Amino acid sequence: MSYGEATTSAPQAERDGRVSSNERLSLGVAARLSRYLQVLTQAKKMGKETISSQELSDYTHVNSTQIRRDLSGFGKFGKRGVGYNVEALVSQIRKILRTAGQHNIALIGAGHLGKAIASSEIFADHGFRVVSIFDVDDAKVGTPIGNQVVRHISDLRQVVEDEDIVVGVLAVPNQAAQGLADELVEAGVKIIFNYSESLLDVPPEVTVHTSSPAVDLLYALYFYLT
Amino acid sequence: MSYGEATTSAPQAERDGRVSSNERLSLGVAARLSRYLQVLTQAKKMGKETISSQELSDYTHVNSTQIRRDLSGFGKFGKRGVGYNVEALVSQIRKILRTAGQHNIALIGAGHLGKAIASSEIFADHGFRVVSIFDVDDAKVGTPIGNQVVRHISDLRQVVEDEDIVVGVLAVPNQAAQGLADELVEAGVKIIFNYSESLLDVPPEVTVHTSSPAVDLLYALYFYLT
DNA sequence: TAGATTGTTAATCGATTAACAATC
DNA sequence: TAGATTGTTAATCGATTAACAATC
Repeated sequence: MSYGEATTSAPQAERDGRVSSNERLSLGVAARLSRYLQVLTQAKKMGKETISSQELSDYTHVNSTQIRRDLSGFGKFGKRGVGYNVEALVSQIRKILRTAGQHNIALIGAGHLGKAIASSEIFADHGFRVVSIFDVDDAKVGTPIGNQVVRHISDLRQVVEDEDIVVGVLAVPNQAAQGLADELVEAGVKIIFNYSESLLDVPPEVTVHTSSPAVDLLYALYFYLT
Repeated sequence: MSYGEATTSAPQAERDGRVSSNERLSLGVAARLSRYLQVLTQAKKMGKETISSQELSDYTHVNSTQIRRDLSGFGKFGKRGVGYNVEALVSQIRKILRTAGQHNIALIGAGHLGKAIASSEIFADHGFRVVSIFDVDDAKVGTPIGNQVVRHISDLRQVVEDEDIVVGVLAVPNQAAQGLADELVEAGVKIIFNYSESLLDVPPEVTVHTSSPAVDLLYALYFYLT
């Protein structure tokens, strides 16, 4: 069989650059599926049973054709004239993203932001469980936040190991961020979500995502002003 | 002159789909420039004088060729063998995004999250000034946060008008979000930054940006797991 | 049936990347 | 000079969009 024939007989999804079930998603597809999931999770909470690609588009700012295209690469999840079943689509996307399970995260920082994060459902709704909150301030250690008790940062390494933690969330002041990022890295965390503005230097095997509300605003403002 | 000639003689930037100084940026370019600006602002704070496209790439996860391409569409800002002057590039990008000025924002919610936002420099660093903090809780009204005093939500409309506020930041619980979004819309705000998880319904002339740390994590986790 | 919305095609546009001459 | 990094080209890949038949 020639390579030409092999290419021609590949499924449409693959010829288009989309993935088969055992291939890695492209960056763009994975990012968009995650956003659909967020909206769907919230829609489910609000008791919505079905949702159309147009509604998903309104909430995610992703073109509705693009949404249908993204989803149809993995199966025919929708019903013509009706839309997508919210609950079914949530579990389909969770499967595709292979994040159907529960993931443990460590939260660093027991200040206002740390408290806000620990008591919100932002992470819990997506299967992320804050298993422990850490701070360097001895005065805060031992105080309760949500259903946790603040622990000293020196316990970090042990907890990361015991609880199989891959994700660390940094909710600390700028000056403390790099030092605590270093501790997270040493403890074995692979993904850091950075709520500070500091530019964090980490080894290549660790990924940093920085929260940047101001970036979104700058960008929104540009389109408002022009 | 034929249309063909007109097209051929257009500057490279325009033929490529990039903009001339009086045209609107594409969505992608505006979003990326905003991210460069965030990193540059922080780099400037850290006393960095020059930065290479590779360094910018490391922090933004945008390909370095793409960064050079984005910037060269507006001028020759870099110095070969050296990189870009941080301070000069900041002001260039601010000019391009037309957000060189100061913008007033209203913050809704004086809970943990509201306090965290008001006392951080996340917004201030990018020219956004929190001119007023609002809450519905009479017990919180009058208490100081940062250099502000919490006001009752009933003052919102007046403040938005007086201070020429275009952006509202919602730092409130899910259940309260839609109601307060309605108040922001009625008061005349055009851009809402939503820290709650609620799906907000707003008129078409208003833009909602929802904070979604969990989306970023889901996405990062996918690439870690595969 | 009539209306709505999916799934899919095809065409176009923008993003990505490697490569490298120019030049600091 | 030697090394580094920009600015730019050209080729490829993925995203976007309009359009519409299929079908619920």
